[in-house]
Amino acid sequence: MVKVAKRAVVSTAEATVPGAPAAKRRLAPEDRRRDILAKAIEYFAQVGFDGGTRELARHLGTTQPLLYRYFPTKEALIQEIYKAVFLDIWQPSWDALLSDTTRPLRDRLQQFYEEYMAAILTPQWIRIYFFAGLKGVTINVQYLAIVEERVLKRIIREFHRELGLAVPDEVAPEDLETAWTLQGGIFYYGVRKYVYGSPMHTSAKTVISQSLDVFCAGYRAVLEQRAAGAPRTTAAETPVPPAKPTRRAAKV
Amino acid sequence: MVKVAKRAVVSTAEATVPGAPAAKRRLAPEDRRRDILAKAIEYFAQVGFDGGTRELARHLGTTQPLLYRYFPTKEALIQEIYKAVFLDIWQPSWDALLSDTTRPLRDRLQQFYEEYMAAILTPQWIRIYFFAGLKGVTINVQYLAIVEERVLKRIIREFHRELGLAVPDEVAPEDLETAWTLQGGIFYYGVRKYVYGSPMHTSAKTVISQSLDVFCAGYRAVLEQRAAGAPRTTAAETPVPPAKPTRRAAKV
DNA sequence: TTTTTTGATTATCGATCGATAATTTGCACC
DNA sequence: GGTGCAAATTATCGATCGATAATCAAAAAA
Repeated sequence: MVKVAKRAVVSTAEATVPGAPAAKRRLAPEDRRRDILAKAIEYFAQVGFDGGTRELARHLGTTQPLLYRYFPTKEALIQEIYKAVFLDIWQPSWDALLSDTTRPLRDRLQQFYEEYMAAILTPQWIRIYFFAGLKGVTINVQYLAIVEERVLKRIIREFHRELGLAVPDEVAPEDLETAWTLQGGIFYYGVRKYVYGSPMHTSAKTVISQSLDVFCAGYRAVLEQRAAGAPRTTAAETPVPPAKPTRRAAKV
Repeated sequence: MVKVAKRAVVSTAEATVPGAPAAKRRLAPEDRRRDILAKAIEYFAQVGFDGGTRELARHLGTTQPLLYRYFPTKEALIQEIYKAVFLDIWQPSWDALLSDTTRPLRDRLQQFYEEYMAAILTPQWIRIYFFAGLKGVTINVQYLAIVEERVLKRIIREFHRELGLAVPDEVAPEDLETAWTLQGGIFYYGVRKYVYGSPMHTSAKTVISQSLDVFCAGYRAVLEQRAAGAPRTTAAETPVPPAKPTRRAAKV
């Protein structure tokens, strides 16, 4: 084992510059902790939570036992990653945006999904999201519940409002799942890109636009048909007769 | 360490019954190999490919070195899992089903997605699919390419045919991505169920039906509008002016 | 400058990993 | 019943894991 430059000369000139933490040997506790957390997110997003603490320290440019001065265990560090990734995402302005009845719903959805996906569709977020989900962490299910409450149910209600239908107090299960297909369809774009590394055919913005075009026109047709035909098919398992040619199917 | 029942009496009566491999101490090589592969899929689907070979052997009811008599390395076993999971899924009948122009497209899609999702929407398949994807395996991208070629491009072409539009030789990138949102929307149902373990609101069949209702009506509207308005917006990044209120948006 | 504090290092522990060698044991065949 | 082959076992290797203790050294306090 050859030791290279045991004591490197550190330029003390810019040592006090807060903008460039560059290669400082000794950091303030809060800075070091923040640096570890940031690099840990990056590293574990790449290799998963089974990645080693030694290689993480190598990415940090420090040694492995230093991690345990700032986090009692590896699991504690991972828990902090969960909090940083999942809880610091939601922008309060999105609540107002989605409920802003002065703007057409189509515009609100376009802006919301562009901003939301700009925050979500990163390799760090998506991969951490799946690594955590596959590990069976409860915070993941909690996040889905938040999405349902703040996004999907709101979208369903706003659709009813804009079409002049009665706004339901409790969103019907099948409507909630339908909203999930919108969310999932857009989200799956990021999955293909950052989980599978598949080459994409258009930009995320285009996918959002196309997806909303299809969904807005399609869901409106479904709601209008429901209002015209069966007045209320609450919680029906099969609101449309499955398989076997129907009259509707002939129209596509 | 206490050894319990070092030599258990094996009922040799039904030893030759092929239907019940139950608790046999000594198996034929092909049977043992098949058993290892099946249990390995089940085990690694639960805990990921970082799961230990000793615990896998414990699930098999055997010892760990036995695995290396049938698979040279752990990685070789994983490669066989990939092949078993990804390559043995596609049913040849699906090719004919999707192209059967004697049936309405809506019916074809309903039947296809019901059968396809019955094969895909299992905890084993979906979780292996994501564990492999996050590991960066090439076979995963290959699978996506197969889905594009055999499912998505075919769906786009069949939509054009059924609407009386010119069937494109090369499917436009934005149409391909739109088809991905249908696929992803349905698939994400399984992701929520088997990756996140989230409680679902309706059955998969209902989600497929609702999703197809929305997509068929919505995509038809998009295609008809495209045919009426701009005659050909090939590969346009933004076929619809994004953001800012438009006349279309006012209708939802 | 000297002393104190504490951030960061080296060295190392026990446990567990994938993998191999040596040994035991079940089963077919004569 | 005895014999040979191979399935399955026990024992163990070197490497790596998360985590701890002891030591060093840089910056603050005196």
